[in-house]
Order: sequence, then structure tokens, then C-alpha cells
Amino acid sequence: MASTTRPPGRPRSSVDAEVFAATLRTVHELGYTRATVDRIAAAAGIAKTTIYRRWPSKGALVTACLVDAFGPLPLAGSAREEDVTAAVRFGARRIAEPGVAAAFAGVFTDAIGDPGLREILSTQLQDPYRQVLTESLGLSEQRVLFFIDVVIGTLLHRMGMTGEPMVESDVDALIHMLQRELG
Amino acid sequence: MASTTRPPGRPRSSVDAEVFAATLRTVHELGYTRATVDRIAAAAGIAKTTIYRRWPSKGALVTACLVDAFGPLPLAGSAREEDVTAAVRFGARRIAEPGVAAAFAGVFTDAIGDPGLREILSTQLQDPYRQVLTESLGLSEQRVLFFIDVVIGTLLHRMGMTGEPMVESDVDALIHMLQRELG
DNA sequence: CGGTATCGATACTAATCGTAGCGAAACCCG
DNA sequence: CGGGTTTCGCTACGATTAGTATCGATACCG
Repeated sequence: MASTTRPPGRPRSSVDAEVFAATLRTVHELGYTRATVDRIAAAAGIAKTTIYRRWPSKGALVTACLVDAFGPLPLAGSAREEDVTAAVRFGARRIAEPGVAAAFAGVFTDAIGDPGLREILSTQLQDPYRQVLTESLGLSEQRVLFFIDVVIGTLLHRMGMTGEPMVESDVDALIHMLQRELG
Repeated sequence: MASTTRPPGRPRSSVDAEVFAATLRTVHELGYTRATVDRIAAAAGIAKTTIYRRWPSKGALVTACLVDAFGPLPLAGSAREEDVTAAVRFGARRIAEPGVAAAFAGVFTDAIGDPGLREILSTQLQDPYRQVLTESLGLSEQRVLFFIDVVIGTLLHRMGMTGEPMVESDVDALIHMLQRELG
């Protein structure tokens, strides 16, 4: 079992959720580039140094924020067709939340050319979803990667370019396309 | 006709092509964030101030670079099926060129929260392709936008995440999917 | 109360974007 | 050749930002 003994010293204040909310709010309002750590800290009502005590960089903070925002994939595990529908709708809903697409685009841009952040992004966000989808859909890894790129890429591009989430009919078209392709 | 009279003063040196090449090369090596204007200027063998005399910002430079790298869409104009194939293969080929995907992701990230750059990106890069595709494919604007988001989003996401262009079989799968959807 | 770790606040370094000003160079015209 | 005009390279600069260092105050434990 997990140890119930507390480490010595002053415990950390439980403001992680508040910081995540402040991060997404700030990124939503100003975009990733202008969402400075100073502003995020101010929006969360804490000191900037506290943020750097918990996350090693701005990119790592935003990544943790995305991991928290996405949460686990709600997959049944057996019915492939329903799984595809559920996964696409899940992705569409999360990416449509304020700030998520901008945060993803920003951390993704920073990760190119920053191997440390790339590692964080891979292990904490991408790999878990890749694994769960590979197991759930019963497809080869190449097929799953193709599937993910189509869904996430399309949704992110739409959100980032227009600032508006995909209309429902387009999400349906995307689902329909993928079910034909995978079925 | 266009005026053939030259304006007075020293003419601009013809290094635009060299600057574009240096920009993509630098972005390819270091990513958008670490590809500073100083480094790009050094790679092109010119002074940084010369770059700012021709393009108002780093984002505008990279956008001009992308416009130059993509060029016009080679569309026949009549056969829809062939047009779809040609457009997808065109996009896949250009986005696979070194630095293009990273440049696109970076300028796209900067554009969120920078209305001026957003305007440049829209008018110089997105609108022309949107218009040409709407005319060529004979589809509603909404359908064309959906089409573009799927293609560009998917290709960009793949390139950005893996650093590798899409394998040929995935490009074929993408084309197949879209032709079914549009046909 | 003593030990330990966090918190807020301030100050600081290193990059980086973008601008200003300068003398030199290139081109045109007379 | 000489004057007018614009670009060029260069240096310096201001503003913003990521990330670090430090210090006194604070919260929890035994």
C-alpha cells in the first residue's frame, strides 16, 4: 500500500488545481507565447517561484495541465465501432475547452528543439493514450498512430485556426470517415 | 503594365531566396523557438537589421518563407478525384520538406494572441489556398474547410510529433478516406 | 520548542524581439 | 565625375521573459 507517513516540513499547499485553471485561462486569453509564468502565477494568486518548485519549466507546467485536462480515455474495450465514436467525441470535447488547443500547440512548438520537454510530453501525455488505444481497438501500432494523427491533428488545426471548435456535423463526418477506414 | 522605372537609391540586394533557405534550415535544425532572428541572419550571411527592413517580424518572415515554399497548388480544375489526390500529395510533399512543419507550427502558435500576425497568415497563406480549392473542387466552403483541416492538420501533427514525414501507405490511406468522403 | 520543508517577495542573469542611429556602399541622373 | 537617394552592415539599446538565488516568515510534526 502507499505510505501514509507524511514527510517532515511544511506540506505543500493544495493549489495545483488552481494553477491548472489559471494556466488554461491565461493561455486562452493571451495565447501560449504571451501567457507568461508571471501572469499565470498572478492569476493563480501565488508566487512565480512556487510554480518553479513544482514544475521544471513552462512547457512542463502546460503539459501537466493538459494531462490533467484530458484525464483517462473512457473506452468500453470491446465494441470497436463504439470505441471509435467515443474516442473522437472525447477528443473533440476536450480540445474544444478554452485554452486547450492553444496550450497544446504551444507546448508542441516548444518541444521541437527541446529534447527534455519532448520527453516529458511523450511519456506523460502521448504514450498513455497511444497504449490505451492500441489495446482497446486491437489495431497495429501504425494504424493507431495514423488514427490519432487524423483526429488530434484535425481537431487541433481547426481550433487553432478559427478559435472555434468543430461544428457537430464535421465531428460526425470525421467519425464516419474513420469508422469506414477502420471497419 | 507594371512600371519598369527603377526607384532612386541603392537597390535591394537579391538575397530573399537565401534568407528563406536559411530560415527553413535554421528552423529545421533548432525548432521555431530557438531559431532566433540573429541566427537566421547569420546563416544567411546578412545583418539582422536587413531582415527587419524587409519583414516586420519573425512571424511575418516565416510566413513569407512558407508562402514561398508552398507555391501555387497544381490543380487540373475539372476532375475532382484527381484533384483530391494531387492536392493531398502536394501537401504531403511540401510539409515533409525540412523545417516546413516546424515553421508552420511555430508561426501558428505565435499567431494565437497576435492579431497582426494572424492577419498576415490568413491573407497571405490560408485564403489563397482556400479559394483555389473551393473553386477547383466545387464544394461548399464548409466542406473545403473540413477537407483542409483534415489534410493539413494530420500531416502537420505527424511531422511535428515524430519528425518523420508520413509513410507512403498512410498518405494513400488519407487520400482514400477523403475520396470516399467527398465522392 | 526544535527540526524541516514550503511560501512569498525581491533581485538577478541570460536570451531574445525589435528599434535607433551611424558611416559606407550602390545605383540613377545630369 | 558629383549630387541625391536608398540600402547595407554594424553597434548599441530598451523591453520582455524564462529560470535561478536568496532570505525571512510560515506551517506541520514530534
